[in-house]
Amino acid sequence: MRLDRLDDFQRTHRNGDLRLDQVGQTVRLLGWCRRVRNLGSLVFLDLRDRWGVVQLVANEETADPELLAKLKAVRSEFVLAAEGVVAERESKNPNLATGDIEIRLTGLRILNTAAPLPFPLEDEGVGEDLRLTYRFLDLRRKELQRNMLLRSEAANLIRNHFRELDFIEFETPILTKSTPEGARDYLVPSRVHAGEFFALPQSPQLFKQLLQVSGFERYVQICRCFRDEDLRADRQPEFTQVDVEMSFVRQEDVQGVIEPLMVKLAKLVGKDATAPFPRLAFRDAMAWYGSDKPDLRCGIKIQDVTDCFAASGFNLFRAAAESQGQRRVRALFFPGEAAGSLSRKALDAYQEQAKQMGAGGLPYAKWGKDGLSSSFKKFLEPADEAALRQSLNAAGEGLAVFAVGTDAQTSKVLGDLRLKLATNLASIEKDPNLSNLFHNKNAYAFLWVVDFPLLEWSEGEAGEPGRWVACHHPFTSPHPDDLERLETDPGACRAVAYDLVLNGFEVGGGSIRIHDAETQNRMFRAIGIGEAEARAKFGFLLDALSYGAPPHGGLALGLDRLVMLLAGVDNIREVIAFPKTAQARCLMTDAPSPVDDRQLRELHLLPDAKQTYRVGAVFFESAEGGSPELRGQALQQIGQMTPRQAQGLVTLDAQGQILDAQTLSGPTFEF
RNA sequence: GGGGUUGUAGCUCAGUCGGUUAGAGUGCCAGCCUGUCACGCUGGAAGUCGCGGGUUCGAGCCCCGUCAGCCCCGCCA
Repeated sequence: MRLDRLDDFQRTHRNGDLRLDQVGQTVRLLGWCRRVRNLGSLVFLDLRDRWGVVQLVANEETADPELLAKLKAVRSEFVLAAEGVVAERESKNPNLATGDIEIRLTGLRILNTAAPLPFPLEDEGVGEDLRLTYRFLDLRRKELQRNMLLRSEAANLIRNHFRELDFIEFETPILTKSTPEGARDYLVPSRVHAGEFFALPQSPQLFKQLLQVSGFERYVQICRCFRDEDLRADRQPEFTQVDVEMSFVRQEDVQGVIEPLMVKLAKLVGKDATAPFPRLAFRDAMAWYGSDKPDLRCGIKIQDVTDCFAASGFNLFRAAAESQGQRRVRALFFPGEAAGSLSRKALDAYQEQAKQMGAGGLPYAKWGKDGLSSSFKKFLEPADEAALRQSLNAAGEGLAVFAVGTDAQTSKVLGDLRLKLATNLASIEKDPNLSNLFHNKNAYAFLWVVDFPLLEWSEGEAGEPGRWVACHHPFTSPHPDDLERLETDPGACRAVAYDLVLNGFEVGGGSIRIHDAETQNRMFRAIGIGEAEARAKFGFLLDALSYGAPPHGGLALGLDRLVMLLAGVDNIREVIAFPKTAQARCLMTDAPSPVDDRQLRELHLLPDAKQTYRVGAVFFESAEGGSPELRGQALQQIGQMTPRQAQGLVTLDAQGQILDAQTLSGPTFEF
């Protein structure tokens, strides 16, 4: 098809802005054809741009025949420039913002054609692999346009917020140093320095601390971070952080800067959040919710019922009661008719879920219309049942599920079931008060989880001995009251670290940092990093801390997760323009992909024992400085080849054997 | 590394107990149509049943392997 030129055509209006006010005006519009409705001698076309859709129309009686023919040739997603007069419609469309008017065409330019799309833009439920392969088309869809706009708005709001508070925006290196601890690094081989590597930053942690030493006092950066770990619905290998650091601050000061920002962000999507947010100690979060990122939209708490089974005939539970606190019996109780009448099949499904979380099974006690039904009913004497109900504060109908084991085990099982049962029961429970208790749909439940442990014991892999590792990172300040425990009882030492949690997602985390070299050295020692290693890996940090480092701290917000929650979607890919699959692949560009051996050799990733000779018309010469000896051997071998074979790149190993000969085009020659 | 799940027309899916020529809706193409807006009507084209192997007289369906998407566990300071 012959295409028209844009030339000096300029739009006079955005398509979505046209109203009855513009009736009679001649307008020029640009955009994509959403759909043509060809009624024969009357043709309608919906023209879409970023701001909306408007209907174009032409008919046989009034329009130029050439124009009408051109209009009929248009297909979906053709790119058009249209000129016409705004007119009130004969039949209006109340579902469309511009539905009262239409554009009577006086001119039409087809700026580009479009092949039929591999998937419809207006359908839900297109396979995600297909969407990712044609992401540039996927991004034409209304939902993604909305999400990208929201992301842009959020980023702007964030920048303005920090600017108003006198923060300075920095850029820190993407090519940086690999550090031990933490996530696996993405590595970038250095061509200039054989065998050496840059790492992509897991976060700009050390740089932002160093900028405090430099005296900037308030740092902010919206930056990309990279972690080579396995993916989840809310995790990508590269993701964006709002990175913040401040000097002369306590935990409360950092939180005081972040809370009003969160309130503003919530407002952006019409949600109310009130600062200050609740603070919850890590220990309580684990005890009540079985999670260090509790979803407070659910009001159900985990309860300890170990004591109820001290004399029980149920051996599993009694054993825990006799374990002197090593193992406990913990439970969730969901009140109400819906919970009390959950089917056996539903309970089996929850049991499977519990097993996946490491539980042996899922003991339950259900009080429904027909009274008690329980997986351990035969061990539950009426008196025990009453005591259990009292302990659970369980009146009326309802369901209790139990987990037995160490706190870590039961927290994991019950923390998971708490949310699964809550969302399910909230949708089937008829009592709105209970439903709301299970899952308050409208809430934006922010909270700070504080007083994290500083260190945790890590079992060594593959024969390595276990050791203490930093929960947050090795630069986190120990709680001042716990400083002595760093050597004596590392596991009991708290950190001045805090996570910001929204609706069960960790959207941010930070800490007050160690700002003196001595404490930093003690910390390194506690996690088994010797003085020499600390010097080699973090020498610059220790230096910096010895030249007048101010007390400082900060946090990082996960922008992708935050926008995901603001957008109300359940997947981080929906708010990232070009995301990767769960296998860390880009279906659109097909990255990562293999590279030439030559590129690998340049980066010293293939052994250099090979040498490449470029064979010319007159003689061959070494491109990378081979030895005269090899040259002689190569010449001898090349002499035995056909002229065709002898042309091009010849790769020799250290013994002068020809490993590979690529033919290049060029004049033939003979030896 | 492990578990679960999905893969059939461009797209979304159905396909019975293993049995004739693998279907529907939609999209696409062609014709008709002056008030459509998910336009309508008529007709047509369109398939590597993800891929490879096996069992069988016969496989979309059963078995083994493999690839890819999604979810979860481990992992993610």
